[in-house]
Amino acid sequence: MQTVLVIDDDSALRDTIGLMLEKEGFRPALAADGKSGLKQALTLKPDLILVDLKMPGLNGMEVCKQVRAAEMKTPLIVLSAIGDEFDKVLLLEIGADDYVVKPFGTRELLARIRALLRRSSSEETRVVAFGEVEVDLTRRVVLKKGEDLKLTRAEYNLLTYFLQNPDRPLTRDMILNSVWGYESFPNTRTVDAHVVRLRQKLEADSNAPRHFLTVHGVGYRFLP
Amino acid sequence: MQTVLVIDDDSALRDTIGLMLEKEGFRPALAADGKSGLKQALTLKPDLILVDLKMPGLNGMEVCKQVRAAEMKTPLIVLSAIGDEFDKVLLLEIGADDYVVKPFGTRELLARIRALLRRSSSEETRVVAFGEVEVDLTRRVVLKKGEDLKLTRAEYNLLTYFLQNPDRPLTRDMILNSVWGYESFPNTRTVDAHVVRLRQKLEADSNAPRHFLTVHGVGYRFLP
DNA sequence: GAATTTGTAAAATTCTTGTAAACAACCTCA
DNA sequence: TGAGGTTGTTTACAAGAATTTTACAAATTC
Repeated sequence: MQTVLVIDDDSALRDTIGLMLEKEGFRPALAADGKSGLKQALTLKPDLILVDLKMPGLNGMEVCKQVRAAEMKTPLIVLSAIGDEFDKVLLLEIGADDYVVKPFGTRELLARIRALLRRSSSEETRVVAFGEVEVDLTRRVVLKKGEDLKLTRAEYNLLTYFLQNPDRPLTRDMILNSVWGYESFPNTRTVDAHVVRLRQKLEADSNAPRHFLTVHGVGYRFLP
Repeated sequence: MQTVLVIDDDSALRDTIGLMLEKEGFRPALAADGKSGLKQALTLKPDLILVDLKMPGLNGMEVCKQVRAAEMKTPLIVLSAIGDEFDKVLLLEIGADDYVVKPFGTRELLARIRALLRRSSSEETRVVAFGEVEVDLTRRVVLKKGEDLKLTRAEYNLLTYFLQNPDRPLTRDMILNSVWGYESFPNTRTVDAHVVRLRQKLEADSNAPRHFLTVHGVGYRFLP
């Protein structure tokens, strides 16, 4: 079942949408303001986000920006009132995928939601799996045996780098350059520390790794 | 981190794409016209090039042609406006890898970029074989009768040196200089020790080597 | 057959890696 | 702001692996 997060300060509208979603087979999650909405977006990792443009505190634009800043690619629809001043282009530029102008029919909204979900899931199935681990690159979620696993930013970045370069030896320097970038110059041993943690979190038996292998004298090799 | 060069005279679009790339973990490089773009393409050696078809001066087609004339295999995507007259076939013939028609969503562009990078990074598998041994230079894997063989760093380096210099006598000093480098000065007998191990691991009968031959008084010769 | 060179196992040494723990930087929430 | 938590980085050291050296037997050359 797909989760849709609704962030809107108008409680009546929020509930209406929530009910509609439920009836249509989605799992709705509701948030009354931008701040708590953002938090839920990051922790809950919904499949789609609906966010009102105009809200006290964190508005829709801000929420959208911050979601994208967290490298989440969750499809996001902005709800805007008819009188709202807003720049469609800017909206899309900061990472919103679509917008709907109030008042809208539930039918229309639903169609948009479905279309967006379809689009963003078919564009690229961005889920890769190895061993007992699944990685959803779009939602930035990592599951082990179906259970949500918390990876830190560095761990996740390292993981995706491994995923992009399977089955070939990667030197610590390659890894540092690609994952950490040229700006920071951490010790090459830093890589080891993170590999250890990836093993502890992702390998069935971290003492006998089957996916994150060391190539003695060279670096590491990821085997899906 | 991968560098993407964006060549477009429309500064707004250029910047939008640049920002998007940055957010998605690429290092963007921007050029406002074909001439400077071409220059950057040649000096910067980006991982991918996005070039607008219609530009004053050097247009996208010209840029593409010249990049290919320089024997660069950098993946290249052409951006074209919806009304632009252009011949898709010709475009691909002169070496473009893909094209996207404006207006396009950042998601779509991104998907194309990723797909293309993935496609072109799959490098030709460089495999050499001799006797019952196969060496995969990209994966750094050595197979004997199809079975994975574990070589240490020194052994592997020595092996690749032999592979690069088949059928000619190599003195121990040449080998030391090329494989060990000028920094370390091990005893020349070290070479012998490693040749022994290569024979043991790679020869069908290490007592009657057929590939790693000794040239008495000189050194060794590799015969594929 | 003497002198030299090579093969080879095993010892000695040096390097690399795994890992925990210390430390630093950075959020976040009151 | 500042206490407390989280994440990232460095360090230290043990364990293990690889490399180099050594010693002596075997082979080769003249």
